[in-house]
Amino acid sequence: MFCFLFRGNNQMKMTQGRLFAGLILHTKKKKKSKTAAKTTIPTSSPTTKKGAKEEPQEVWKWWEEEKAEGGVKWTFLEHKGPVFAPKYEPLPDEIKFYYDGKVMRLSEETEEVATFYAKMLDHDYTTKEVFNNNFFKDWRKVMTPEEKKKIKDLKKCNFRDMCEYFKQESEKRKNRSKEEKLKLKEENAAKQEEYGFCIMDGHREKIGNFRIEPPSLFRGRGEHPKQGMLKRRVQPEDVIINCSKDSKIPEPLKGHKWKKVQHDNEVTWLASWTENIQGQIKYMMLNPSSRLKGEMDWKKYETARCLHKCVDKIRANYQEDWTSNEMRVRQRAVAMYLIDKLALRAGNEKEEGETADTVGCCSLRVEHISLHNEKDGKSNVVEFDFLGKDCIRYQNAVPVEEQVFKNLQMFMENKAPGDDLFDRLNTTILNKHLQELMEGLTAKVIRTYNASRTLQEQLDLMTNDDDAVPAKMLSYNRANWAVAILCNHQRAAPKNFSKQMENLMSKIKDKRGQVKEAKKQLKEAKAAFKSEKTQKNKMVYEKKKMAYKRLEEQLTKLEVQATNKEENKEIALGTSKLNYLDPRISVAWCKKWEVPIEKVYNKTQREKFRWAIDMATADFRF
DNA sequence: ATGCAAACTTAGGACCGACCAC
DNA sequence: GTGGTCGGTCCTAAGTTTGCAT
Repeated sequence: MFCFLFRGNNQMKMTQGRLFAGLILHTKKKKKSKTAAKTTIPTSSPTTKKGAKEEPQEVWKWWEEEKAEGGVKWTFLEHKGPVFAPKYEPLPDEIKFYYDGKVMRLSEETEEVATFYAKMLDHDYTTKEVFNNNFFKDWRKVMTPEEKKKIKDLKKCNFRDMCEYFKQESEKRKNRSKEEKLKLKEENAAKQEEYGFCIMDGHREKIGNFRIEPPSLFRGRGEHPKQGMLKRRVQPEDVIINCSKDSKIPEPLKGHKWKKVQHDNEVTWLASWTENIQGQIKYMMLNPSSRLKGEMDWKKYETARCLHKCVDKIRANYQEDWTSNEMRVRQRAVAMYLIDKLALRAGNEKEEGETADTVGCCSLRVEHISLHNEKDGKSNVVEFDFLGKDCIRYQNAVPVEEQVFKNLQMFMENKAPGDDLFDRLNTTILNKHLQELMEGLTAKVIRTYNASRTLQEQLDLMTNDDDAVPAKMLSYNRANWAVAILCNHQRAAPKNFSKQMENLMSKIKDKRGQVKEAKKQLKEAKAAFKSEKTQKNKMVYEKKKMAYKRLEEQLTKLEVQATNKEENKEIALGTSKLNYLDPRISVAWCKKWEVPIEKVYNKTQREKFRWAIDMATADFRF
């Protein structure tokens, strides 16, 4: 039996009506009705300064209702369809394109595609040969025969004028008057209001992406063989609409038709179209704050929690398989170990030449690891160096159990660097096996499980009762950091990082000086008060004490900031926070240690994790 | 098994506007 | 006001998983 039960968890049932630092839940009554469990949560908080009062909203507590059966995702769905990219506006006449040094007037379509390139002129992409070749090839496809005849060499094309024009335009946009900005903002809000929401099962829910991707040049990551290709404009004729039969069907643009209108309530998407670069389907779906997404997120973490109950058995199981007579079983067992220990992704096969060359566990090649009997005083060290998702480099040297080491040696025997390490394994085989060990178990669940476990363990380990909130937050961020390291969530170091760091350090130096001075003054005031116990001396002493304390707090804050900054230079904490860490762990931590939830989650994150914020008590354990 | 389509999650970078120091 | 920084949002690419056809 699948161990996940939406209604069966005590931890979750005991939650309502509790007070929580910074967030008061005005729950009327425990309601378990199938209809509406609504309540008002004033989301304003002591930390929201500048009087940015947030409107108290009606909150639908979908997590207190019964979940629909089977594959049915909704019973009623109405929306207005996607918003299409605005149509192309030709450049003003004075903005010229030059070919081979001479002005050349381009047809509208040719000009449009040229502007895509011009807009990227200062980007690294346009220095890449693959990008340029792909662009030029696709650009020529939209040219008129005459243009095609003339424009034969990208190097002879001069887009500078166009590029400068766009820079000017963006500058203009920035310098618009207050009124203009406000007007634009309102127009945007109106569009969001009209197209950005749908009605699903009686509730107005926010859509995640209601705008269709505009035409552009494809920006693949890393050495993508298709970078620079033209991503064509999507028309209503490309779009499938998914909604209720009995809903008001969205209107296509005037003079256009939808590709199809369907009413499939076993999927979550509202509209879809096929993109022309990779032939993949793109979807318009709901925002993470929606019931549909929230329910699935909740379920994801419940599956991961299920794993905790059988993880020991599973680990013992794969360790035993390290010595199996069957090669495929050994490979499977070693792969499971790597996924478990290093939180590697499953690693599907990819079609060569269609995408960048990246790998995950099952698709590792011999060239991606090297074995060291001895390294840095440790034995049986495996050194990994490969490009993972989004071409993020994974570099790690880890000591492993001797049997794993021996197995890896064996898997590499008589193989070329470009050969698969696990030649008898793929993600389908692996996931099939995992499914047999626990219902709902896949490689991804193991990553989620270890990420969330790590957060909980690190929080247990690092949080000090007597710390003030900022120090507690440092502990939290470090726990979060440990997860980001585990999952290899990297980011490009912010530009000017070293300069910013220097500035911060000099600020700290100044502050240290101030603290020292304040301490000296405090000492003097104390001595003065001791020798002469006048009211005035007492006042001065108290004042100095306060000043000293304040400065010291400021110094600590700066130092914490510096530590955080340095540690997070190339580490992204957001990805794990949003996708891997059971929010109830964080909520429970906040409640237990009286840290306002706003310190951990910003407004958007609080909307996404509303279910967890409402549900988890201080004693929640993952 | 193997290939492929579909649907959904996960991911980093671009972009934008609020805020801050000068 | 100006210019820089920062956090948040937007954007869409790139993964995983499952189910179906061959």
